[in-house]
Amino acid sequence: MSGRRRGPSTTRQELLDAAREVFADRGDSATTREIAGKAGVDPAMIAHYFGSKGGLFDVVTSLSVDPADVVAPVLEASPDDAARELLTTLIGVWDSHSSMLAALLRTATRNKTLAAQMRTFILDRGIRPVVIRFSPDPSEVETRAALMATQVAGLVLARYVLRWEPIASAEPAWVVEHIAPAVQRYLIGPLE
Amino acid sequence: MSGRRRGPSTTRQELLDAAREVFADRGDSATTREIAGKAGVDPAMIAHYFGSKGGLFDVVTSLSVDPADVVAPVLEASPDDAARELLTTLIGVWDSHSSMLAALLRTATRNKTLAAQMRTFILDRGIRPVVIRFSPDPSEVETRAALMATQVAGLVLARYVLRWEPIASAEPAWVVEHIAPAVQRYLIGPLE
DNA sequence: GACGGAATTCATCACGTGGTGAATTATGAG
DNA sequence: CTCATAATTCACCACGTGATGAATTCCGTC
Repeated sequence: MSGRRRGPSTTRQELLDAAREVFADRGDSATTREIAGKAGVDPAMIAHYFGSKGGLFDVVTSLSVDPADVVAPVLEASPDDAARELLTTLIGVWDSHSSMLAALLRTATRNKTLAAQMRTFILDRGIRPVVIRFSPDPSEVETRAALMATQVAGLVLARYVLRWEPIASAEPAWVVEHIAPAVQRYLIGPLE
Repeated sequence: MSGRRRGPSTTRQELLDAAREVFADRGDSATTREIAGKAGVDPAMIAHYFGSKGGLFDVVTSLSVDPADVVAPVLEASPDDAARELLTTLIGVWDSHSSMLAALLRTATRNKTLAAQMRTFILDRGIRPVVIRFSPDPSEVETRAALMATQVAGLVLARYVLRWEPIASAEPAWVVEHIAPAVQRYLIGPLE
C-alpha cells in the first residue's frame, strides 16, 4: 500500500543505519535497492531524504571527525610515548566509526578523488603533524610520514576492511602495544 | 565493417594488455566496453576469447606465481637478514606484476572470496612459512604473522593501489631498507 | 474537523551492463 | 581453387541500475 505510515517516521534514521552497513560491505557500489530493502523501505526514499545515492554516501561517510583535532593532544605526549598515543587516539576514533572507514577505503581504491581525500585524511592531517612535532628535521619529514602511513594504512586495511584475524577482533590496547614500536621507530628511530 | 581483419590476429594479446591496465585501475568493476575500446576491438571479442568478463579477469589475475615457491629461498637466509630477504623477494615479484596486484586488491576489498584468496596468498603462503622458520614458538606464530601481514599489506596498498609518494616510485632497495627493520622486529623481536 | 504539507509507495523511464547469434570477411589446409 | 574454420563486427536482448512523478495515506495545525 502506498501512503504515509502510521506513527512517527524513523525512515531517515533507518536508511542511515542500513546504508552504513551496506556501504561498509561493498563501498559505493552498493545498491539503493539493497539499502532500502535492509531499511524496510522503498528505494525512492533515498532520493527523497538525501537527493541521490551519492548524497546518502556523503552523509554516511562524512560523520567524520577532523583528524587534526583528534590528533592534537598527541602533540603534548612525551617523545617516548608518541607512537603509542597516536595509535591509541586513531584506533579509538576509528573503532567507533569503523563502518564509515571501511566504506571510505573500499571506495577510495577505485576513486581518485576519494583516494586523495583519504590520503589527506590519514597522512596530511593525521600523521604529518605528529612527525613535524617529534622529528622536525625537514629533510626527513616526508619519508618518516610516508613510512608511518604505510604501517597505519595496513592496520586499517587488515582491521576494518579485510577483517583479518586476530587483528580485527583484538582489543585496542593489544593492537597499540604490538604496533606502536614499529610506528615509533619510523617516527624517531634511525632511518634505514 | 564486420568480418575478419587482414593479417595475423593480435586481438587476444591486446585484450590482455588493455584488461591489465583497466582492471588495475578499477578492479573488476571495469567495463567490457572500456577494455575492448582500449584494445581497439568489439566487446564481443571478450566473450569469444575468454568466455566472459570474469574469465578475462581470472586470466589477467592468475598470471601469478605461488608465493610459497618464491619465498622458499628466503628460508635459507641468516636470521638477521630474513626480513630484508623476504621484502626484497616480495617486492621483486610484485613490482613486475603490479597491475595484477592492484586489480586483485581493488577487487578483494569488495569480494569475500577474493579477499580470502588474497589472505592465503600473502599471509598463509608468503609470510607464515618464514615466521615458522625463524620464530618457531607455536604460541607466537599467528601473532607475528598477522603483525607482519599488517605492514606488508600497507606497503602493497600504498605502493601499488593508492600509489602514495614517495613509496610508489621509490627504488625497491630503498623500500626494503626502510621497511625491513619493522618487519624484522615483528619476526624475531620482542612481542609487545 | 478540515486541510495543507509531509511521508510513502508504485509504476515507469532512460541508461549502461554483460552476453548471444547471425552475418561477414579473411586465413590456411588440401 | 575450394572450402571449412577462425576472426570480427553488428544488432539486439534481458537485466539491474538510479531516478522521477503521480497517487495515496497520514500527521499536525488552526
